[in-house]
Amino acid sequence: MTPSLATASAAPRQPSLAVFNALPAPSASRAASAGPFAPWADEASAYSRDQVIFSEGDTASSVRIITSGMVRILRMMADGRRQIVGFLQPGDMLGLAMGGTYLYSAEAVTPVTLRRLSRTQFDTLLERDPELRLRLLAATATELQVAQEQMLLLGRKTAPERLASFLLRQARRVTPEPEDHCRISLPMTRTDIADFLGLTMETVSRAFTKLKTTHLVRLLPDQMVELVDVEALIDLSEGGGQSGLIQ
Amino acid sequence: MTPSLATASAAPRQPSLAVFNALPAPSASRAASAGPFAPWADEASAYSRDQVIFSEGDTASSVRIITSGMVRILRMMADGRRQIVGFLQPGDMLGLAMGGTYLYSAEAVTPVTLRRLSRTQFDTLLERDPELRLRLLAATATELQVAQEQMLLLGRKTAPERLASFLLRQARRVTPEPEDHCRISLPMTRTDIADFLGLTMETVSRAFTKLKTTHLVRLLPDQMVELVDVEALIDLSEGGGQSGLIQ
DNA sequence: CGAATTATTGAGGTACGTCAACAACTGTGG
DNA sequence: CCACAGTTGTTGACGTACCTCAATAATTCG
Repeated sequence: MTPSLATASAAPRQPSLAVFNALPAPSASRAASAGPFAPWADEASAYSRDQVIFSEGDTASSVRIITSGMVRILRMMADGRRQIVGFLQPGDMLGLAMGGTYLYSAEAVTPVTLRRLSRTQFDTLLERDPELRLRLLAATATELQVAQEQMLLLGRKTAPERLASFLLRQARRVTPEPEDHCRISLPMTRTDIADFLGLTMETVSRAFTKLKTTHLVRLLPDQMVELVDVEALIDLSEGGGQSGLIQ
Repeated sequence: MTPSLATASAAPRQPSLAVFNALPAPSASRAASAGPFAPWADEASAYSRDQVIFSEGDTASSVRIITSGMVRILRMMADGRRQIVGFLQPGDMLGLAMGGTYLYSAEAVTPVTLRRLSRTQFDTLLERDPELRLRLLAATATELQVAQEQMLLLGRKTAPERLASFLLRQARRVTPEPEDHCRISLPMTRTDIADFLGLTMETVSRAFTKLKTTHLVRLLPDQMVELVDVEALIDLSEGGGQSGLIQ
């Protein structure tokens, strides 16, 4: 295999926005700070639900990897309008690739633990390990694809199409090709989903109702959702919603 | 200076979406295929207005650098809905960082010339030059920031806010801090702008009228636009549109 | 200069937003 | 285990920003 970026993009779909799986997660490595591949801090930082991890404008002093829980990264406008640009999960990296200050905020959606790496350590690592640069480049390039997909969603899709796309996206983070009746967990609130999809909470709720009444999904207890008909969801997410059934 | 990505993001703003300025452009280098830094093909490919450079689904066989003209890259839905994810200009790279096939199409907005580099040559280059990996990583990371900015625009901004953001973005590709009465050229059509901003042509036109009547811009012949009041445009683009003037 | 394309403007429709009431959770203490 | 308060989610009624369709005006280009 060549180092081609093709490798990266052909890899697992939708690794997650603004995130990088390229550095080895500490969970896998044995001796925490011994080998060259275990640079992460031993101690995990813990955050509770809705706690701010960092804010837009803070000086970016370290890179973080999520070891448990879910994080949202978001941009805000002065008047409070909020756009969530990604939901991050265990294994995802956070806080990389920005200037001296963060350009977005990160908050815990659920209780979160993460490990840190100082920016200087990270830079040293990058300097020493050209292979790492390649893996990060591949991961970032894949992120960019995901971001473009999200632009299509935000610019051109209807509310039900956005929700279907979102559910599939979440499902594919677990299984690349989700099956009928597969179940996914949505630990974020309707408001979070709305701010990710460029909608309001109410519209998200109505879109859920629509998917329920057309038997594409079922809402289960404990923030679980069952994708009843994956193919229909895919059709819907790609705009095949009403075609053939007009009149 | 360390190789930190901080360097990259602090650099010139808005280099352009899905694009990379990290490889040396052939225009600068002397001996076209002699030195290690002139890997681009000698002969330029030329495309006329609206000509397709490659399409979603084509096998990605080469990387390209634009030497003149403007390119749009876009994603389409089955029913024809179109989202432009970026406008590319001379110096921008194109066709990098995707799987075996392109995930978006590229078309000439104006007559375009570009030079190519086969994927295998590019891979070789990447393999040999770890420094290049770093520059590409930095460029891609910056692209990701721009993409997140665009998500905020598409998810949360009003039509006039989107247009103001777009005009500023284009201006900043020439001058990081544009001055009052600066002029920018908009070679793309209203439809292109609409498909970039997630609007319709008519709404873009009405937003232009609004900016004209409030004396934020002036439309000049030859697709030129004068940014009359940059600060007001910035305010508007950030959502400061109506505040303080209510009632 | 004239045909074709592109942009503007108007009138009316609609998907989504807003505001508000209510219902269903979630978690805690009795 | 249940009561209950606080939160989160759903549903309804209504408003509005943007879309659609259509006519006209301004460009562009042969």
